Amino acid sequence: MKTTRNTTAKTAVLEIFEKSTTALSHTEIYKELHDVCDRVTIYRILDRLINDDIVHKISNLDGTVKYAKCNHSHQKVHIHNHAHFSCENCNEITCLENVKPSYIMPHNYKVNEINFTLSGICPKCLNSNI
Amino acid sequence: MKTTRNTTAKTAVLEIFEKSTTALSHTEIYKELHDVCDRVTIYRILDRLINDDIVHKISNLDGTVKYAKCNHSHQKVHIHNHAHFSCENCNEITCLENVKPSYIMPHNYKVNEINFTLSGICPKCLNSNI
DNA sequence: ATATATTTGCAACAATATTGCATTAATAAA
DNA sequence: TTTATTAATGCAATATTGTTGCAAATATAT
Ligand SMILES: [Mn+2]
Ligand SMILES: [Mn+2]
Ligand SMILES: [Zn+2]
Ligand SMILES: [Zn+2]
Repeated sequence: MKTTRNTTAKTAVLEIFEKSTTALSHTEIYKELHDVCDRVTIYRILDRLINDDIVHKISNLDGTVKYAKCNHSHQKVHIHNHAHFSCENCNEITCLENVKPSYIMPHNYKVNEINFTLSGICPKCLNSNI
Repeated sequence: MKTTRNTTAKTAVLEIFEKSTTALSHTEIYKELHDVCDRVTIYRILDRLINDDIVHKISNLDGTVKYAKCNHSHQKVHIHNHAHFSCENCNEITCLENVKPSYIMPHNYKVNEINFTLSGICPKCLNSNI
């Protein structure tokens, strides 16, 4: 099997996720790491982290794609069934690990993954708007 | 106020949505309309239709963005609270107008819109795989 | 220290989306 | 119907995001 290695760039990416309370885009990550490694390297690191179930990908209504570190510990079956919140004001995306939608599907669909993103105004922006 | 006009291109785009049972990407729409108008025009028409609550945008985890005509009639408050299904096999995206997730949000979030996309295998692909 | 396979940088490419500006065309007013 | 107004369009240029091939660098096991 193909083993995954711990490199300087990968460690740096993980540290950035650790520090951040919100999901990050490739561009945002690269801004912090343009001295450490190439653009392409970050794409490849993110791919690996997703493959290893360490990071998950979130796509926003406006088409932007962000990444966040998984906070839930690794269960046997790793599913990202929690919601994300996307603030229309500050554009930050936050994992809502405790918000899990319930729903009833029609027959004959095989669901592998769900992507549940709510958008609106986040608490931070609501407060500063008083 | 800025009024919106009915043009040949806009009518053509709407007709394509009318015919289609699935959501369509900009590229798919342009393939049918490359004799009618420019690429850019289609982007602008889609923007207007979204603004007028006639079309809604669906962005997929793989980065693809699709559009679908709203089938629910215009209520006072127009919310796209239905789910979408994205087939991993044929890549078609279908509106599931009857699937509406229920969920409990933490306080202090103002939710304006939701994006609930499930991915997996659609009925058509499940059947042809027997 | 050496071997091996993963990871990286770089450059090139591809796909998707946006912008400015002159021209065209839809709609309202005369 | 003709004219005036302004939204909509075409086109070319530019921006943004993501992918690929390949040689060189580096992490890990032996
Ligand atoms: Mn997760
Ligand atoms: Mn709708
Ligand atoms: Zn905010
Ligand atoms: Zn399918």
